[in-house]
Amino acid sequence: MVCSSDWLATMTILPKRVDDQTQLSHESIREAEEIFNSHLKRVGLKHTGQRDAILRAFLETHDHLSTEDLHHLVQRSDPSIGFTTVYRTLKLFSDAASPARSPSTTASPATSTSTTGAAIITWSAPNVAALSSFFAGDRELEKEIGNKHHYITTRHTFQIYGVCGECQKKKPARRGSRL
Amino acid sequence: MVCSSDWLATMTILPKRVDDQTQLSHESIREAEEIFNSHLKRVGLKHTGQRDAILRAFLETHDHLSTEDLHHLVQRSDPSIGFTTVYRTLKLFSDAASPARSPSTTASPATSTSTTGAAIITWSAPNVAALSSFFAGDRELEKEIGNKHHYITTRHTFQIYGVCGECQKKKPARRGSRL
DNA sequence: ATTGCTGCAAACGATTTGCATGAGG
DNA sequence: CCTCATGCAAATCGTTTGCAGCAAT
Repeated sequence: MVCSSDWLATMTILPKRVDDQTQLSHESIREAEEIFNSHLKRVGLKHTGQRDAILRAFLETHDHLSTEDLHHLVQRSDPSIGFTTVYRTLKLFSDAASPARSPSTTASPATSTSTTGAAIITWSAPNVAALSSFFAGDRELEKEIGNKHHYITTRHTFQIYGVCGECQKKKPARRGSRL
Repeated sequence: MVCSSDWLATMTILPKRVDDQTQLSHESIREAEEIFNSHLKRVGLKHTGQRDAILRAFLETHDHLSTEDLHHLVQRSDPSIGFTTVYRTLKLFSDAASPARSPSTTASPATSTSTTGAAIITWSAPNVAALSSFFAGDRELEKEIGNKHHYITTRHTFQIYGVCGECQKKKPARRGSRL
């Protein structure tokens, strides 16, 4: 089983909304690839076929999936890709994800919470009111809790609030910033 | 590191509010012990000194703690208690936890969300508007994400919503129930 | 060419299980 | 007494790391 933290980190890379019922559009996927690739360039890493394949596979399902699932998925397009590479690439995704990359969504935490079917990380940044990012919560976890209590879980939310580096240098506990 | 799911499940056993700054009252602890013990009886398990000790230790901190931390804590009252027992007992806790056990809190999910410093599981039950239960989120997770982005994380929330067995037999997607 | 990437296998940490002994009902 | 609980050590799971060869810049 995959501990949430991996996915939390991973999913923040790009506007993958797990609660969207539809597949990501081609533009979205292209956009995501660009984000990732430019990140690679920025930090002097290489753009390889495997990384492409893994990113694609990752984007092309809106399902919550485990690392193992992703590995299976990836192997459909390239059976030679190993487990290790999937792990390493996922880590890269999470590196590529950064609060700096702020989508248009500037919803307040409160607003974000109201989306259905998925968990959301909301970051409070100095300029960007809220980076609403995207998290494929742990299906396992949800099911596990649900089954134990004979509940059908309908959705869950996960939010982490924090103060960014910039803000930390300023006054502690600013009243304005909605933390 | 402890995967969230363990704690999630575990913490639901009784009204342990991680966001409360104060210790649990003696009555609360007694209440919790009763819940646990009667669960043990119900399923034909035994009430042992170790289980008592672990439950106490578990209740007496409102800190988020790892299994390892709990083990240390437990060993203060009985150094002979082993790691394995802690693990097994935690699992028992989560078995004992059930939506049926509904505390007086009938806050709506929305209300629950506004508490500070902790994550909360909110269950929607047929009669009981919301079983607000209690989750010691993963400190590790929070820090991990925070560090990665040079954020100081201030708090996080985790909520799972679900439909209980009773409700499932009724109309699907009831408008009234605040899911 | 140089540097980083890959896959494999071995290492690792957290959790679980098998088993013989010990304690609770 | 009989059953379950315990502690230990060994097994297992998911993930990470070291390394030799391969691929991208």
